Amino acid sequence: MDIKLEIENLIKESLKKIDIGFLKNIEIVHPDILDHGDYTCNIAMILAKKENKNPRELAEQIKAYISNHEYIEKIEIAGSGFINFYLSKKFYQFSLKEIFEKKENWGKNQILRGKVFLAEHTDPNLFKEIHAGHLMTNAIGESIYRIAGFSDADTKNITFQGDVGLHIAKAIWGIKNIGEELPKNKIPFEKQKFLGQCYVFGEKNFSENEDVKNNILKINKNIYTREDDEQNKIYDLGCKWSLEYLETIYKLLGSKFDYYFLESETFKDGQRIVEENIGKIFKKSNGAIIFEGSKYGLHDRVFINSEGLPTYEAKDIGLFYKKWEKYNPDISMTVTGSEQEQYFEIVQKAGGMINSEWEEKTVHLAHGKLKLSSGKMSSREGKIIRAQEWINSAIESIIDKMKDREIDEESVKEISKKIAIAGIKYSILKVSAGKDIVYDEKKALDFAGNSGPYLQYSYVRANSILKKVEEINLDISVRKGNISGLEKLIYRFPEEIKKSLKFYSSHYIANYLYELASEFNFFYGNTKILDKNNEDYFYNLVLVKSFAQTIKNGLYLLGIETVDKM
RNA sequence: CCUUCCAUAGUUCAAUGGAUAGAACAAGAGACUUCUAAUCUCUAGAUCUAAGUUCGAUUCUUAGUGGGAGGACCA
Repeated sequence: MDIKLEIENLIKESLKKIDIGFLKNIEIVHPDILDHGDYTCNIAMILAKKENKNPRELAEQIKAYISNHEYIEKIEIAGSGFINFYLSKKFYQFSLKEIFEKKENWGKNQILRGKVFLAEHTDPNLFKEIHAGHLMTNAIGESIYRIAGFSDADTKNITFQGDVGLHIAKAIWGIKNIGEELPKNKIPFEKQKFLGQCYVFGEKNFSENEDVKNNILKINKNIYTREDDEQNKIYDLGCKWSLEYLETIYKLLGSKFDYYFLESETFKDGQRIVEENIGKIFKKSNGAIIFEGSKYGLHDRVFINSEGLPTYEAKDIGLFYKKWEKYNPDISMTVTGSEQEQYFEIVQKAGGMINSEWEEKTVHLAHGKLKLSSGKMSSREGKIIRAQEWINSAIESIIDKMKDREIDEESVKEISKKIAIAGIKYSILKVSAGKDIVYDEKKALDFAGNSGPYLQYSYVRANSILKKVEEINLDISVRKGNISGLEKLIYRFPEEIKKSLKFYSSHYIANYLYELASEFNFFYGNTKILDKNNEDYFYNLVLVKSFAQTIKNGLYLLGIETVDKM
């Protein structure tokens, strides 16, 4: 049952009865303040001028013709002509039962039923350490992926890994010339770290030394042609190490990919397609093949360089091709940093001229930069924040906080990982998509305040109550006491999911969960829930259970796990 | 120079064109014989500037100011 739709229909019927103009869109929203009712409608103010009437009078008239509904307790006219709807106790009783019964399905919708939804994110480069930006695209991409799944789409979680290109050549040159033995260490991170150092070494020399530069360009060519056996050995080993390491990171972050696209797999198709369209879409210029974005208000970009090698642009064209060949998506989402926004526009434009679907069905989500406000990792200008350091620092900090708990050491380790990831992901996702994130470790990991751990803690509190109860009887009557803010918020969960999907921004869910948790903690502080003499004893248990379920489902959509104790 | 994004309490963020612009942190005051006080309650504090659109603007348009990003062989 969709109460919003019911209200909309009541208003439409009323309008018909008074015989005023029918409106396509009747806006029904939640007022900012809970005291102003559960839903409000501004239609009287919109119609007033056209009908040449006073908005408040018109509102009264509309109200008079709205028929009774068992889920609406009263209707009031307020302000300059708002029609406010107050839901009945029966409605809240009904909504709690619904949540209780739907369990892990609570909040789902069918908006994307029958659609193939491709979520591409994280996109690491092999031979390089992954940094804060990758964590951001992961947090955002994984969350939207899960929301699309909740909306009944046929979802595919994918990532595009850079295994060919200049960055690899720099790293290989680095491995050969850094003057260090290959690490014998078995820990994936240590091996990856070594590769990362070699890359940095190569990158530095590339820009400083002309001979090295030429050498690296040659290595780059060999990567594509695989002519040099010795180089191939180093290359293959490095790829293996990188992929091993990335897998450990994905696991820690809670991402499972359906498919890993590799640049080595897309560049040939990309190059072929670009070359086939020379003269039509692309154009030769100074030995390179370019797309003249400047004709469309964008700027020109090189797709195949004068060495005859594909740039990232051509690889992305190849990726379009591969994605459609493999999945034929209805929506293909890609998450990257905002510095690639204009770049992506050009690739999308060029791609759209090859196959219009590539442009029309692609959604590009950009996220801002990560900035650190303070703490151990406080940012020096230009310093890259390594993902591993970021995560480790968070885990250590949580372990330190938990050291006085009566929880065994192994569990603390496991729990701390989940709390640390929650803190990091939540601080990324609570901000509306596309903006820079200022990360304050102390605030992000605080068990109080607007943080991921606070939500996890609220869940723990709710669960510790439920654990003390043997069975919860769902056969509840309407609440005898006053309806709490918790009930007034909890039924709105599905709306927040839809909003997050519509605007591709998980922050609606994040902020909603925070508000809900605050209402729960208020309720918790003012109610003796386990008091059997309470006239609403069973009702409250169902409410707590519903709350716990909502938090669990909501955190899942943010890519965050719940914990049993903390 | 061109393109593009952003501007809200001391700080970090909210607010499909709506009512008294909401939170968190920091500051001040208070609440534990209690289901985890790791919580809760109360107090003080903000829309960059100027025009325009309208019943009504933080939100839309234009101009300005300040900041970020991008602009051919990197990604």
